[in-house]
Amino acid sequence: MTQAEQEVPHMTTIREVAQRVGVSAATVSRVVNGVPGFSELTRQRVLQAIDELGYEPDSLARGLKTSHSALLGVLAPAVSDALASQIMSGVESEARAHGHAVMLGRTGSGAELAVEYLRTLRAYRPAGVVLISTAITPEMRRAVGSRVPLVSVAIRKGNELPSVAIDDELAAYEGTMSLLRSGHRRIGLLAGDESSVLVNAPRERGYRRAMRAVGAKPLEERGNSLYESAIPALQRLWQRDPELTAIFALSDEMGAAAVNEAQRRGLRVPEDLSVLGFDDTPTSRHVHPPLSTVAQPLVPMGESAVRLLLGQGPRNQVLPHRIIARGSTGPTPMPPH
Amino acid sequence: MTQAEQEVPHMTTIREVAQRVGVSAATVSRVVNGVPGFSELTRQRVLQAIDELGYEPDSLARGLKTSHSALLGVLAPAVSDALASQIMSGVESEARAHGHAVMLGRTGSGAELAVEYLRTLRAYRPAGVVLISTAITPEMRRAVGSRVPLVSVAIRKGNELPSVAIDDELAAYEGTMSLLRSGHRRIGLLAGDESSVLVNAPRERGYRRAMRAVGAKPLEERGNSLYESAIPALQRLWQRDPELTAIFALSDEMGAAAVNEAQRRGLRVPEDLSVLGFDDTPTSRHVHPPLSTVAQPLVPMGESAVRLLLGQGPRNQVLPHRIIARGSTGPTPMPPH
DNA sequence: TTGTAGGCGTTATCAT
DNA sequence: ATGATAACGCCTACAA
Repeated sequence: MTQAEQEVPHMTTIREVAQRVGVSAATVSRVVNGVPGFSELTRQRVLQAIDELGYEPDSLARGLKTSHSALLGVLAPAVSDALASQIMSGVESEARAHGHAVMLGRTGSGAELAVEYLRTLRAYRPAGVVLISTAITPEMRRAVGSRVPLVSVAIRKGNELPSVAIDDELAAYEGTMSLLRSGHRRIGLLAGDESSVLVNAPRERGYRRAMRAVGAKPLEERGNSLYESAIPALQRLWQRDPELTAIFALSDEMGAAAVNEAQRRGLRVPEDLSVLGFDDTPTSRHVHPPLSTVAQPLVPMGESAVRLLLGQGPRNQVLPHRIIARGSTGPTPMPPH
Repeated sequence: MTQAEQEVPHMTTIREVAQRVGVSAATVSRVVNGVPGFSELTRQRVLQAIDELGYEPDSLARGLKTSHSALLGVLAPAVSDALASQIMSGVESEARAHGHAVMLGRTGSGAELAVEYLRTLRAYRPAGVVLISTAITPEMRRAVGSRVPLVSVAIRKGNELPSVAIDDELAAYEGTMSLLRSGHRRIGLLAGDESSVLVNAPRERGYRRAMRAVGAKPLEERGNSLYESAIPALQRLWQRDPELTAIFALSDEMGAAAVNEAQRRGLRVPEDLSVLGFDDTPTSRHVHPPLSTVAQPLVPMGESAVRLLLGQGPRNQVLPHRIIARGSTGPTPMPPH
């Protein structure tokens, strides 16, 4: 408060730090970046000056010089998407741990906006971009430039593009199996939107494979993964088979809707109807009984994606899923004779 | 460490565009930024060259030169916070509409991390920062520098600092009143954490004022706004008054928990017990019956915050709340005689 | 160990 | 209407 004029809140530069210590800007830069070439005494004095002046390197200038910023992009179908939020949470913390900041974007349900966002992102020369529930297309690659690594999370298209996901087919197979093992045979599937086929198709295959394995008849209706969409789909399921003893919903929101709707109709869950969800989002805990679900390790997936972008992980990662039994599943009310 | 030698995909610069058209970089810059000083013919040729070369201005260089970027910071208590997600959604879309990108950060439940994030943000010379559910402190102001505007959303401390919020006291008063008008007198309050006093204290005052206005006795227990915290708090409420006919939860998560817990205990909602939530997050729709709630216009609040930062709105904004009657509230089972 | 100088891509000032 | 030129703050050879 002695020498600082109050007028224009000038940002401290590296040169001012240098001047104060009586060294050149280059030396300060070396200290700041840990590049060898300074004495211990210099280091201490520089650090002290930095502290006193509250100096912080200008990321814009640094990025311009080095032609890359410590920015990571994250694109989600919607900013408020519950599943994406969990993944973003992992991305954010891991990015932070590596000294990176996170830029937020939105792809829209059909990835319409992705290219636009990637172009904006490119202008900031980010270290990488995480695409949540979105497949990488050639247009996206082009939009962001070939220098910026991309990774898809919670979705996978072959092993060509970098991705972090679970084995959806296997997870759905095992989820179905867990219901079958409890004695259920009439298991209705609440599938997701055809537009998110990369996630839903494998899950549907897993369900069918399990059903066929025991000679049970698959029964499927399609929603769009959201809560509201489940009610009419459920209705259609019940119309086609009023004796269903279990519902396998390919999203927790649809699972939650199934639990609520069943109870509304006077069915007890799980005594009269078992419901199994998918994803393990917080929604699964917001119904009663809490939703049993096929869990994806969403937060770790976000973390892994960041490590992959930063070059510290394999190009394709299949993380382990697991079946979590909460209160919404139980033995079949009428075991087959 | 080892990196294959491959052709470096050079980013197109303003000079290359200029060269192609046969003008100077300055002229291209003028066209790009709409600064007067070029002929119509030049404009068209520049635009065409930009298109052909896929030129995009480097935001880092631009920011360095102008000393401000088209970046907006958003800090939420947690990245996956449901209420914050809704606000972020509004922030993101409005920012985008104004040509700004969004940087994401986390304050932690007690704003411990806020200063650290703000320091990082400052290095990118953002146009402003939105603080969700977080009050602005002098430390924060200092961390981000006096050039960068801050705004609190969904929280308000007097009228000193910029903010966008509802009138929490009035909203809670009216919420309580709506229950009273349905005949309820024994209304238990599920309050939030003391650490988020800026939000909770006014709401609690509103509840008490309404109760006193009709001579009813306030009855309060405290959770931490999250789902799980509501169950023990509810228990305490019932212990203190087993005849409660309504619960007013100061968050939707606690409200959802109350609906579920009541039903688990064999109470019908709303026939035996009415439950009113607060905030109008998606959680309110994930229980059955769907939760009646005191709604904050979360998305518009995010949008307003951005406009305020960009200098297009008053420094303090009180947005309208409203009471939404869904299925979880109804007349009291035993009207007073 | 330390300093000097050049330039990253852009905008703004001053000429022409 | 347009061009040359000088920064913005930083990093990094290259010198010393």
